[in-house]
Amino acid sequence: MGRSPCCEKAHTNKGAWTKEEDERLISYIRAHGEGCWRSLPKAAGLLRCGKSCRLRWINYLRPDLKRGNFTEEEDELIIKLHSLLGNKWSLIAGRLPGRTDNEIKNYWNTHIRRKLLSRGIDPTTHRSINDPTTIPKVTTITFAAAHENIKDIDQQDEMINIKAEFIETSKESDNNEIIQEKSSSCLPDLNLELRISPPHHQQLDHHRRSSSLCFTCSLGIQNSKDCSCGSESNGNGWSNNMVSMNIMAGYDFLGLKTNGLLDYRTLETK
DNA sequence: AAGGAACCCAACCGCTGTAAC
DNA sequence: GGTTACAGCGGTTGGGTTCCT
Repeated sequence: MGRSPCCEKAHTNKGAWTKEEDERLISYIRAHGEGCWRSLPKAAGLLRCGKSCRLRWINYLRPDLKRGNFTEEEDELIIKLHSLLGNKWSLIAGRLPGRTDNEIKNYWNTHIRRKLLSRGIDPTTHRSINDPTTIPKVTTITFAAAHENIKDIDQQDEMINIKAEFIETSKESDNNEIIQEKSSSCLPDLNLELRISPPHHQQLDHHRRSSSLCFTCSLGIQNSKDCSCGSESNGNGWSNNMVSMNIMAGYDFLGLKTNGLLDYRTLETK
């Protein structure tokens, strides 16, 4: 059998939190810290499910939350990160200290969408609405987690070198030009489509061993059972590290999952 | 001043990956 | 290995507030 239920759903409150409930939750977390949300409601004397407590704390009660209006700089950062990451609100929130994913999501839907539409930009694709066929210009940004000149193969295996190509629209609306001018010195416009290519040294390495990449390998899933480019799975001459690194870089980047090795909070455009 | 429309945002819902049993 | 709950996430909703006519 599985675990026991986290709470008795019949005896939990729903809807808006009262001041008293907030105070109970705050004082409990101050005393015991954030921990097991499952047992927290009972321990804190709250008739709420753990999920509801977690949400209330993270989105509203946490002391490090920055309340108040978003600044123009935050707006632009959100737009750029959204063009990079899509609706990965938690990742975007990670780049904005004191802001929650929920807050950013709400702000995007209520303010920024309209702002972009008024600039003639599709908020989903970050392309011009009037001329979606605009031929993009490509800006290449490289993320390297370690020094490029590492010679040792083991060290190379620990290196993440993800190259992302950002498509920059070649035409802008009048409004957009202002923003463009403002940010172009340090940031390329990220009205962008994201493309991924496998880490450079791995690609070369792989090509040394097989003449061409199959579809799964081109996605960075080299140890997939669907790999059809002739190399035996993990008997293809790749070190285990090499294979797992490639998965990490390919899958995690596409899936936008982070681990200690690839932290999008350090993601900087050049 | 009234009431309907539009806006805002906290909270809920449902899904996914992971871990416990 | 299968089942179930947890934790976390993104999408959606609904009630309160503000704006407009």
